[in-house]
Amino acid sequence: MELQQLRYVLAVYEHACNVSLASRRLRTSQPGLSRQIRLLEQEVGFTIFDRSHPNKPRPTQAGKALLTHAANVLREANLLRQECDEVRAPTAGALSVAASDPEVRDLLPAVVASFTAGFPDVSLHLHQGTPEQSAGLLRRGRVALAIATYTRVHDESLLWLPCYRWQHRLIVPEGHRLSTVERPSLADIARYPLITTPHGPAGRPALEAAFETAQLTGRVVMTALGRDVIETYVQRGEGVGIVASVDGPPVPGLRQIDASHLFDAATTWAGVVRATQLRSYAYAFMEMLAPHLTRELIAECVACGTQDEVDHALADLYVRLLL
Amino acid sequence: MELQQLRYVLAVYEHACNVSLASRRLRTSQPGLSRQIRLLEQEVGFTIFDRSHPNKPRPTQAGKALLTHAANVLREANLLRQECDEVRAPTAGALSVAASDPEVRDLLPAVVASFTAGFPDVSLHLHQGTPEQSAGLLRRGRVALAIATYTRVHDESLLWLPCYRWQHRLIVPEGHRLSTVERPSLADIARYPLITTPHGPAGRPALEAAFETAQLTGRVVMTALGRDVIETYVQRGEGVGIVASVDGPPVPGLRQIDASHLFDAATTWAGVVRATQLRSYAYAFMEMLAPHLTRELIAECVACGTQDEVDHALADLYVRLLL
DNA sequence: CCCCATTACGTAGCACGTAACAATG
DNA sequence: CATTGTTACGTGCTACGTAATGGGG
Repeated sequence: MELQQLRYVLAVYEHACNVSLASRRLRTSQPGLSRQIRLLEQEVGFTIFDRSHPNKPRPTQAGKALLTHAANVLREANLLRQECDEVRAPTAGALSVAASDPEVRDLLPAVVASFTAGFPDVSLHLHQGTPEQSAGLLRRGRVALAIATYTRVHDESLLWLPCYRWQHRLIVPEGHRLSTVERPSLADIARYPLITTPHGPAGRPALEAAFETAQLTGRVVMTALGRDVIETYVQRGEGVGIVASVDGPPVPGLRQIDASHLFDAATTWAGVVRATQLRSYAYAFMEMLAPHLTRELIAECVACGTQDEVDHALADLYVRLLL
Repeated sequence: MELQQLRYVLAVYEHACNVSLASRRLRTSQPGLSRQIRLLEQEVGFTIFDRSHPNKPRPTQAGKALLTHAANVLREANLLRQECDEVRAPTAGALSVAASDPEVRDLLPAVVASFTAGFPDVSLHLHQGTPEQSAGLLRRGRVALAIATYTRVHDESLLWLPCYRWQHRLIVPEGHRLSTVERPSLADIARYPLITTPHGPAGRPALEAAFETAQLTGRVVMTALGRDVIETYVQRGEGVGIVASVDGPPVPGLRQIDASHLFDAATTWAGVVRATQLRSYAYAFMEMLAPHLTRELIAECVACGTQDEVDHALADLYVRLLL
């Protein structure tokens, strides 16, 4: 029984029990992979994958038990390897972070700057994607940390910690009628075409909830992932932009209007995998991201059984995070 | 990083960091073992064993961390292997039990008989030795279960569950003066040479405590591990025997006298290693040994942090076990 | 001088890749 | 016939054992 055999078996399982697919992902040959699995099956004395129905392969009942234990073995092996890296070179290594566009664009630059200054020997990898993609990367162990706003993918294996809460702002061209209104109402805004981001990060659900409550229909004429795209189209007079209140560089020709009275605040979350130990610089990164996310606090939250317990334990922290 | 390398490193550590000694135990060559350790050290990037002082080798600080994690990996790997055995053949395998002579002689025969009847495909191995040896075998994983009377080796990694409590009996030849005494006192007994077992299992500490409390001196003229030896010498008139109240076959020419009013009761314990899963037939064996030792109860006790907590949780059970 | 660890070297085994074959829809 | 899994076969690596070489107490 070798560690590689366990990795192989788990990889096959995680690729819908498709050996060919798994072999391509693992960058190895399909016969070799198949053979190792057969050897393992021979050693343990039972079949792991039911291949009697070639079109819909699935693990046997005994195979599921094996897969569970194999995952435990590999988890410990990864912890060992990480611990070795930690004691050999505590401030060197790699850190992968998943985030969506607004965070990468507005939130992370400052964090990355101080992190690379503090840990020059750590290579930082940013994976940009939707919150769902980020959660997938987390689960697969491809990133150590995910940053998601508004949309949390609830999963028993993941732990989400609040980083901060933020409000919405409107952006309009200089000279736009709204720029003279002191405290625009939803009705004021609803008269214009709206430009915002397509999903969670900029608080789309909060937007729609607000319009629905006011029994108004906001015409979202355009959605774009990048803040600069939105700004460009606003500048061209295509409509009113609704963006996060995260401080970005001031854009000439645009006017920013506070909209915190119109929409609910949104929360940005940092997600980690439960039951994994992070490298020490990963904890440092989280603390740079949000000073309250200390290693001790994370340990406490990991000790909580469910995400609900975590949210409850952090309730007082949560209300203090409003920017 | 291979599982064997981890096994090797742990084996060396468990043999006082002596590679030669470990290689003999592992039935492999010393250079091969040494080489694998060096390869692992090379891979993780730091030395595991400090060999600068050849006469007193010891693990480095980083090595200790590695050893801890390596033990975790191997523990999970062993669980996996065991689970595989379990699903392949739930009622086949091997069971090793450590016990001292009195248990092997008086207690286990009935248990073994019903066990082998119920699990004919399980090969049973009894290791006879002192409680200390039994505890060592437990810790090293050489036996799944240890049975010890009176003497428990306290160890964080071990869990001791009470099987039953028993009293002492005197054995005298037919026609001996004591056989006519209704309820002999310590003073009555102290007038005769005493024959008993050399250590814990028969409750030697309880004996000595009783004599000391009564400010008497019991002359133990002879100690023997085997009950039959004691019986033989008692029959020859060498003295009065003090043995456990465990029911043995009646011996012609000997008279048994209850001595529960003279000495404290002793407890027989079943010891298992914490944090290991036993084969299902091992749980069955324990239940045959003592019907109250169910799998659920053992799971509860494992969940307790310390032996003291276990004893406290089982306090009510403990008082009901008196034979 | 004895015990322990390292180095040198030969061998057996196995993991892996390429290629051909079988099976299933 | 396209995709997936198995069998056949050659190769290169490596784990292991034997033997010889340092190295302290």
